[in-house]
Parts: sequence; structure tokens; C-alpha cells
Amino acid sequence: MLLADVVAASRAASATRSRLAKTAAVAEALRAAGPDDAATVAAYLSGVLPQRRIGVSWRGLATLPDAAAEPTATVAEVDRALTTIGAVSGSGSAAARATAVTELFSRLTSDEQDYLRALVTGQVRQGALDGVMLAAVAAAADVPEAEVRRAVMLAGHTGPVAAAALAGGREALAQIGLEVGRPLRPMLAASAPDVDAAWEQAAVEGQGVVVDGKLDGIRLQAHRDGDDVRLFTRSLDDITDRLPEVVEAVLTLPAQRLVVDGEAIALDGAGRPRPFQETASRTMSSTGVDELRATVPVTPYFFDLLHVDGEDLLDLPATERFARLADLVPEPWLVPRTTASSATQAAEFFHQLVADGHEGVVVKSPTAPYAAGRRGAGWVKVKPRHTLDLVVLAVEWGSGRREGWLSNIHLGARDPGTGDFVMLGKTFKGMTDEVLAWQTARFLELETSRKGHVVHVRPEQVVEIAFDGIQTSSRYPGGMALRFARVIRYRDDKTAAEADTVDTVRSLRG
DNA sequence: GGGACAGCATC
DNA sequence: GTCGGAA
DNA sequence: TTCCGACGATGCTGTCCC
Repeated sequence: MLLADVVAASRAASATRSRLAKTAAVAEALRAAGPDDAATVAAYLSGVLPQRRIGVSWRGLATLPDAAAEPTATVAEVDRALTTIGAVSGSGSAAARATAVTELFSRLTSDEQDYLRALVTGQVRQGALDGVMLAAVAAAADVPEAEVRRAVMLAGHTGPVAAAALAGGREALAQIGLEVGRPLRPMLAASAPDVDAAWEQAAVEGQGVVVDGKLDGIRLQAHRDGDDVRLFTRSLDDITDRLPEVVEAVLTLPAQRLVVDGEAIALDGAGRPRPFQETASRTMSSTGVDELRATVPVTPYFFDLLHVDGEDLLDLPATERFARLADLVPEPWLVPRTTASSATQAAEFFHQLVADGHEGVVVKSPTAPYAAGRRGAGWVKVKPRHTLDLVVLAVEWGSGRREGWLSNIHLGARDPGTGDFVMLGKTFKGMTDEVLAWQTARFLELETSRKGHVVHVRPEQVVEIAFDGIQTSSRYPGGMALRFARVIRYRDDKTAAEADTVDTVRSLRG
């Protein structure tokens, strides 16, 4: 198949807002691709590179060579070229990569160049990603979407499932099972503003809910096959070599083959959670692991059991999986957990866990099976919310659907000593289209200067901001930054002189 | 040897 | 990661 | 309900470059 055919399908998907029409356009391309190209085409049309990382992004594609006149490049050729580019390493690799990029892009037409650049930089915007692709695979192979979804969960990636479905239909999909050693997509949680709302979503008549502590670490899926242990992140990266103490822990469990799901987190000497940044630093570094594990050890906390000694547990009700987990994993490696027969009980557990320094809770339906890739009502997370009244210091012009609107706002806290404002971060979240329109007009009124896409404004507009916590920052002058900041509302009843101060923010850091 | 930068990952 | 819009 | 696309802060690695 030609890359131009993929570009055309992407165009067709972009051209309509109807999800069904997008699905049809993608499905047609899948059918046309044939078994050899299906996996690559499925990846491309869901905005993903099969190679995942190739060491080239926006900067490396800023200037492209002259385009070809006619489309000749095949999907397979492009895929091979990208694999080659991704494999280059060592001294001189930047130049070698640039040469290979130029060579590849010079064979593409202008439309193909634009598309491949967007694909490589993760900027494909066709209103169709993995969700539409699932439906498209089902349509193209004439198989039930639920079976595609399940196969993708178990295989971890859509491309190979698309290829299997097109080549062998339902029988081929049924061959895709849970394999110990191969990561599967982790189940995700929906979110709710408070425990009552979470209870409403997850509670089962007569059984209440299971409430888990939400630990502020990184997601961890552990596979054991005899003496071989593999550890995977939420995005299915293999991080086995980074966490030897977790490998050792898994090897002590009384089963030869198992798959467990949990969270890895660094604790301090008193057993309280360290700031997320410290867990992140430890779990993401792959050099000097031996010294690191001595100073910042990581503890696994498991909350689900997916497979044990030949038996898949995914479809069992949560309470049964959890009981089997508790039989297998010693208490120190189990996530804090309780059952609650009322929202009030669940709220008590929430407050206790937050007091212990944890991020919140995940409220779980006792009957829900393990279902990846969807944020259904089976699991619902709840975190405490903090708010501050801050002052807008500057605004950035938006892009995409926010083109022409002032979007991303720079947030500052008052410094009572100097009368200045100290920037604590930015946010573009929480604005309706109506608010976007209002703030565009408002900040153009307050404009003092412009630099690039940043509009600086007189620091007069107060905005109420919600956030999850304070992080230490080397980027911002106060040494602090807000985590997950979002707009609640603009406050016209407060002047900048009444905004919250850096001292208030500092006291929240704890 | 060490800082700057780009890319990619975590949340 | 959060959030709003849209199917 | 579900999916998509607006974009956030931070830390590590590999490479370049002085």
C-alpha cells in the first residue's frame, strides 16, 4: 500500500465530524491494506508509530527537503526507514539521523510530508485515534467490536490485532490470550469530585464498594514466569532493570506464574510516601540502580491479580480477584484497602489515607471484571482539591480548535514583600468556549506587550484555580509549581491586591 | 568534564 | 495527568 | 458514555558542543 493511500484515508476521516463516517474511512483503508500492511496502517491511522520512539521530533523535522512530484513511497518502505532511523545511535548519530530523515522525506509528496511529520511528532488531528480504530478493525474484518477490544487489551497494541483480525477473523482474535511476560493494557479509573459521587457510580446493591488507597507513585504490572520476572509501566515499557528490589519481592510470592497489577512508590524512613518527584526520579532512572535502591528504595503495592499458575482471573468479579490476591501477596505489599457499606464509611477511609500522606482513594465496584482501556464506572478515583486565587500575568494564543483564542494563562501569586507577582505555572484547563471568548477580549484589553505567541498583561485579573498539590520547581522563581492546575472561575469580586500570596502557597507545601 | 538541548517518559 | 465538546 | 484534543510540570538519557 502507498503512503498516499493512508494520507487519503486520514484526510477522509478529518473531513467529517461523524464518528461513523470516520470509522468507515479508516475501515476501508484497513481492508485495502492487506495482511502485510494492516498492522502498520492500523498504527498510522490511530496516530501512532509502531516504533514508538525514533529519536526525531518537531525540531528534527523543522526544515524538510523539496517534495517529490508523484507519490511512490509504500507504507512498508516508510516503516523500514523509520525503524532504521530509530536504531541509529552513538557519536555522529544526530547527523546520520538528519541525513536519513532528509532522504526519506525527499521521496514524499508535499501532502505526504505534512502527514508523516504530524505522525512522527504526534500531531495527527483527524478526530480518530485508537477508539475509532477499534471500531474500524471490527468493521473491516466483520468481527464483533467487543472481541477486538478484548484482544487489544490482552495484546497491548492495536496494530497486531488488526492484522490478526483481517487475516483470520474471529478465530484469530480468539487465539489472542493473556500471555505471562507480555504486558496488557492496564485498567484505568474514572474520576469523581468527591466520595459521594464515586459511591453513586460504583456501589452495588447489598455489597457496597471496595475502597483502595490511591498511592502517588507509578503504575506497575508485574509478570512472573518461574525465575523470570518482568515489570512494566502503564504504557507497557519494560522497567525490570530499574527496580531490582521489586523483582526480588515478586520472586518470593508463592506462585510460579502470575500477573499482578499495582503501584510502585518510594517511602521515607517513617514509611510515609515521598513526594512524587522522588518516586519518579528513582523509577525513571536506569543508571546507578544499585546505589539508588539503597538510598531511595521502592516498595510495590499490589491491588489486583490477573493470572496465577495457568488461570486467568480477568473476568472474575473484583471481590474474588481481590481475595485471591490477598492469599498470594503478603500484607506489606498490598495496597491499603477496605470495604464500605456506605458512602460515609468510604469517606472516612478517604480522610484517613489523605492524612497518611496519600493521594486519595479509588472506589471500586465489587462486581466489576478487569476491563482495560475504558474508564468506566468499575473504578472511580477521588482526590482532595485545593484552590487559590491567583493573578493572570500573561496569556498564550491557542492552536487547533483554540486557534484565534487566548488560551493558556500564566498564573502568579502575590509577593507581599515586593508587590510583584511570582509565577507558579500555566493552565488551559477548565475553560468553556464561552469563557475562552470572554478571556480573549479581557486580556487583549489588559495587554502590555507581546513576545511570540505570548501576550503579557497588566496583572489585574484574579482567577480561582484548583490544583492537586505543590511541586518543587527549578523552572519557576518561587521554587514551586502547581500540579494539575485548572480554572474554576474568574473572580471579578477580588482585586489583584487581594489575591493569595506566595507565603500562603508555601504553607500549603507542608 | 560539564552544560545545553532534544526527545521521551512519568504523573 | 484534567477538562470541555461532541457524537 | 466514550472518545478526542486542548495543553500542564518534571526528571532522565543520549548527544552535541565548548
